[in-house]
Amino acid sequence: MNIEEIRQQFVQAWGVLGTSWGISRSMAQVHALLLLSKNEMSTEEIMEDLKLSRGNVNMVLRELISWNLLYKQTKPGDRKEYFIAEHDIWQIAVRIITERKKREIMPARQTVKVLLANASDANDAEQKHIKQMLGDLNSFIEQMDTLSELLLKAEKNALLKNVLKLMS
Amino acid sequence: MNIEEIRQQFVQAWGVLGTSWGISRSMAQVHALLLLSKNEMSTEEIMEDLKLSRGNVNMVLRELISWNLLYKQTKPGDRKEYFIAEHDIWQIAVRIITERKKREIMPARQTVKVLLANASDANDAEQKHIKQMLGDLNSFIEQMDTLSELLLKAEKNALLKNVLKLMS
DNA sequence: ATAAACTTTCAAAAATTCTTGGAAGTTTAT
DNA sequence: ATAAACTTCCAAGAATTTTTGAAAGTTTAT
Repeated sequence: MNIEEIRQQFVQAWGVLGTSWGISRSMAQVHALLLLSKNEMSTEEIMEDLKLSRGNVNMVLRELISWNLLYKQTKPGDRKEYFIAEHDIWQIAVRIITERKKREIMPARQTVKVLLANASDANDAEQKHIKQMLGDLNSFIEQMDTLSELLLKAEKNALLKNVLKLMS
Repeated sequence: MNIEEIRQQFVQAWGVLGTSWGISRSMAQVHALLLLSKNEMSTEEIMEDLKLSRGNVNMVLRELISWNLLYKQTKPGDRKEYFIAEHDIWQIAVRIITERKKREIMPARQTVKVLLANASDANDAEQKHIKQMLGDLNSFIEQMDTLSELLLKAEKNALLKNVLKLMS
């Protein structure tokens, strides 16, 4: 395969995969396209390359920027906005994890915490079981939160090396 | 709040949260209901409690079983099937991670691996960049895979304690 | 062999999410 | 102040996913 075929297949495949990760096909495609592009691209170029509407591309670019996966750039004498991807894989991972934590973990954490705090005294086995499960869930979520904080602060290369050492 | 209110709120809230985790509202509700239930429940009881159709409950129970989050049980002199949840939070986490890895990570890993293997020699800067990104992505995915293998094999309580020690 | 009890299937309907494209809004140059 | 270049918004339409419910299938008891 030549490099252009590789590029197109990656972009298409990433789009398909995206839908099983809870992000839209076009968001995954736009991200893939910019990841593989060494240089910044304009909305026009992205629309053209992926055959997507202006509105869609605009929306998706803003969302990727809010995830810190993309940066805006301008060029002197050109009033268009250009977009360039964060290319450091470790940074990409950190930002995706941060975002998913914010959207997927924290609301669950909050829900469990509140319900646990409101659970009045209860005595029969079924009631004790419910309080037990909420308690277990709560401490599990808190542990995972602590863990994720630590991992996100870890140095790029230190993580795997250390864990390997630890567990081998 | 009394315990019944807690139970209902947890089940409803978990259903809502589920939709932001890529699982259907009813799957999350059924799982939440059985998590909080000390004892096994029949399809009928679940339908009744959650006001869901028989077909939906049946489908969702089978999927939860395929994730190893639920077990089937039978009772002597009763031909219905009953369902009981895995109640160990660590086990639940292990099984969800295993399933998501299978569905979300492995296909991406395969895609990148194949494209990287097929990338013919290329010389200009843009082409080199594409090969570099695919290579980076590939090694990152492999490292995360190694890491997840290790974590999934870790003992329930060893993990956090060790990581804390490591990083403090 | 039949009927009752229970489970599974699946096509259609409902709900949700994604995409489009035109209109409105903004900024910059003259 | 106006026009041109560009960005953002948003309501309608398209696509996808989820849910329903009735029919078909299976198992067990007699």
